[in-house]
Amino acid sequence: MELDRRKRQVLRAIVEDYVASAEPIGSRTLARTLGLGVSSATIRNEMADLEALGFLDKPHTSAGRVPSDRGYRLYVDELMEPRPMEAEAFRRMRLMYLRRVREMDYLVGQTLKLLSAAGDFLAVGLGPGVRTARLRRLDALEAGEGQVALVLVTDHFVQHRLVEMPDGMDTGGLQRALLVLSHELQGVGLERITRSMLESVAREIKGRMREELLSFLRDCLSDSEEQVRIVGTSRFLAQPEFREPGRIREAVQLIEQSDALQELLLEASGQGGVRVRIGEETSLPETRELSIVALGIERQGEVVARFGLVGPKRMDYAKALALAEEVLRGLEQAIS
Amino acid sequence: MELDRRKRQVLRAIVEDYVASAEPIGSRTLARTLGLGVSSATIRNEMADLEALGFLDKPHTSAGRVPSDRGYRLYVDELMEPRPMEAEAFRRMRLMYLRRVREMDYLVGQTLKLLSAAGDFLAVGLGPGVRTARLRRLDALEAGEGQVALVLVTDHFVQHRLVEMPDGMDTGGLQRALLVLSHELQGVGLERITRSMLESVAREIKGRMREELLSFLRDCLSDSEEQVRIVGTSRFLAQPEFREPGRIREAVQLIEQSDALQELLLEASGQGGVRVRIGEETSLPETRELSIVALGIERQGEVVARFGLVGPKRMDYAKALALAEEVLRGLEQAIS
DNA sequence: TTTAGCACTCATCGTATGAGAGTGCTACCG
DNA sequence: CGGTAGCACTCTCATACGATGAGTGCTAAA
Repeated sequence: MELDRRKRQVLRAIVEDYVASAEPIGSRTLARTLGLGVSSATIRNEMADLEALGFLDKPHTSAGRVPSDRGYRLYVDELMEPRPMEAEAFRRMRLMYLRRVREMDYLVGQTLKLLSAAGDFLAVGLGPGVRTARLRRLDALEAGEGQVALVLVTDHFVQHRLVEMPDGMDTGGLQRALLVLSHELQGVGLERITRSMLESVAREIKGRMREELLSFLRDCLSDSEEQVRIVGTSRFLAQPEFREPGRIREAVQLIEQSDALQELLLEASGQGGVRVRIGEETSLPETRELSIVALGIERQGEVVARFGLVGPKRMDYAKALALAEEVLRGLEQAIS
Repeated sequence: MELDRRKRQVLRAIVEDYVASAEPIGSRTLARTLGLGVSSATIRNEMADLEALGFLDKPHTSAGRVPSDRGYRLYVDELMEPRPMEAEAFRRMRLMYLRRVREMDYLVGQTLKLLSAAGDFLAVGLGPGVRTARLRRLDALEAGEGQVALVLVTDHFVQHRLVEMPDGMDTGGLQRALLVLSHELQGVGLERITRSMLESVAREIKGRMREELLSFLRDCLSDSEEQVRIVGTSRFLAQPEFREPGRIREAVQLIEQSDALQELLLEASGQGGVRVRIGEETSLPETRELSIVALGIERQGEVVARFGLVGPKRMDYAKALALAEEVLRGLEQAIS
C-alpha cells in the first residue's frame, strides 16, 4: 500500500498542477514538466496505478487525471510542503492580535477581513454567541431627548439598543432595576439565564418600556446573533469551478442560506485546533465539491470562536493551513 | 403623441404579460388574451406603432415584443394600477414601526428583512452613518476582570468596544476624560468632530489605552459603518434574466463590490420620498438592465436612511411601490 | 380601419462530422 | 522486468447544416 517515491512525486505534481490550472493533467505534459527522464507511457502506467489505488479520478476516458478526495488527503497529510504566510499579511495579523480589544465580534470581523484578503477563499467565522458568554453588566445609559441606550456587556461581547422612553417615565427606575439584575446575575452564563428571571425584574417596569426591554434581552439571549459571518464571496465565486450557471447558483444558495455553512464550520472546527475536511469528508451533500480548512479558538477548554477557509477541493491547502495556524496562535494568545 | 385607449391597453398588457412570463409577447397570443375581438394583424399594427414611438423593443426580428425603458416608464407613471401590500406583510411592518426602538441600524436591518421576504427583490439599505448623527454620550462602562466597554451613543446609533485595561490603570481617569469630552461635544454632529479634538482629550490618558480609545473613536467617526446592506441575493439571482452565466457573474460582482449599488441607491433615493429608476435612467452602466424603487427617509430635512428594491427591469413595480410607500410612511412616523 | 394571406427572418434544436487530447494495450528493447 | 514506442480507441468540443416554428411586415381586399 505504501507508495514508492516516484508515485508520490507523480501524485504531488498532479495535485499541484491541477491546483494551479484547474485543468485535468495528461501524461504527456506531466512527463515533460516532471523532468524525470521517463516517457509519457511510463507516467501513464503510474497514473493507472494511482487511479486503481483511489488517489486519482478521470472526468472521462480521454481527459487526463484529477486528484480524488483520497489523493488530496494524502497530499495534505504527507506530500505537501508547508509554506509560511506571506510576510505582509503576517505583519498585519500580528499587529492586530497585539491590541487590547477583547470583543470577540470585533476580532472575528477583523480576522475575517485579513483571511479573505489573503487568498481566493470564502472566509467564514463564528463568534462565541451566548453559549460561552458570562454576563458582566446590564445598564441603561441616558442619552438625552427622552432616549436611552440599553447595554448588555459580557466577557466577550456587547449588545445595545437605543430606545425612546415613554412620556413621563424616568430612567431612574429602569436603571435601578437593571442594576439589581446586573448584580444578581453577574458572572452567570447567558445560557443559564431564563426568561422568568428577566420577567421578574421587568415586572417593576411598566408599559411599553417593559416590552422593549424584554425584547432586547430576549434577542441578546437567543442565538440569533450567533450567525456565521461570511466574507470574500466574489473572489470565491470567481474560481473556474463556478463557471457553469448551475454550479454558481448552488454556491450562491449555499452562501445565502448560511445554515449549511454554519453546520460545516461547526463540524469541521470541532473541539479546537486546525483541521482539514476535503470533499466528501465534509459529510454535507451541499459541500461535497468543496473543502474547508477550519479552526476553533479555545479558551479555558471552551471553543469561543471558529473560522473556516472554504474553497473548491482544488484550493491552496498550504496557504490556507499557514493562515489558519497563525490565526489560532495569535488569537489564543491574545485572549488568554 | 397621446396614445389612444387601445394602444395603452396593448402596452399595459404587454408589460404585465412580460413581467409575469419573462418571454417576449407575440401578436397572436396577445390578441387572444386581450379579448378585444380584433385579430392579431390589428394588434401587430398597434405594436408596430408603439415600437415606432419607442415604447417597445424587439429582441430580434421574429421574437415578439418587449417593453422598452420608455414603455416601462409610461406603465409606471400612467398605466399601472396601484396595488396595496399583502395583508400579512403589512401587519408585520406596522407592528415593527409601532415599537419604540430608535436605533437606525436595527430598524434598517429589520426593514430589509421584511422587504426581501416580500418579493424577489434585492433589498438594499443604508443607515444614517456619521453624516447626520449627533453625539449624545461617550462613556466607559466597567465590566469586571480588568475589562471596560467603551460606548458611544448618538441620536440614532450606538457603537461599542470591549477593551482590556492595562495593568494598574483605573477606569476613573478614563471615565472623567470621556465625561468631559461628552459634555463638550454633546449634540455636535459627528462629522464636525475632528481628530485634534479627540486627541486633546486623549492626551490625559496614557499608554496602550490611548491608542485603543483613539482607534475606537476614529472608527466611529469614519464612514466605515455607512456601508450599504444587502439582503435577498439568492431570490434576486434566481430570476430568469440571470440564467446565462455571464449575467449572473455580472450580478454577483455588482452585489459583492457594493460601491455601485451604494451609488445607485444614493442617486435614486435623492432627497427623500419614493422614486423609480428604470434601466438606463439609473445612469450607471452596470445597472443598465436593472430597475430600482428607492426611498429616502427624512427627519428634520435630513435623509437619515435609504432603501432600495432592485430587480430586473421586468420587476413587479406595483408591489415594490406599495412596499416602498409603506416603509416611508411607517418609518418616518416612527422616528418623528 | 380591419383583416386574411403570404413571404421572409431569425433563434433553436438535433444531427453529423472532424479535430484534438488522452488513454490503454501490446509488442518490443535493454 | 521495468521502460518505451506505437497505435487503435474513446470522448469532448466546436462547427456546420437543415428542419422547425414562432413571429413579423406588407399587400390587397373587405
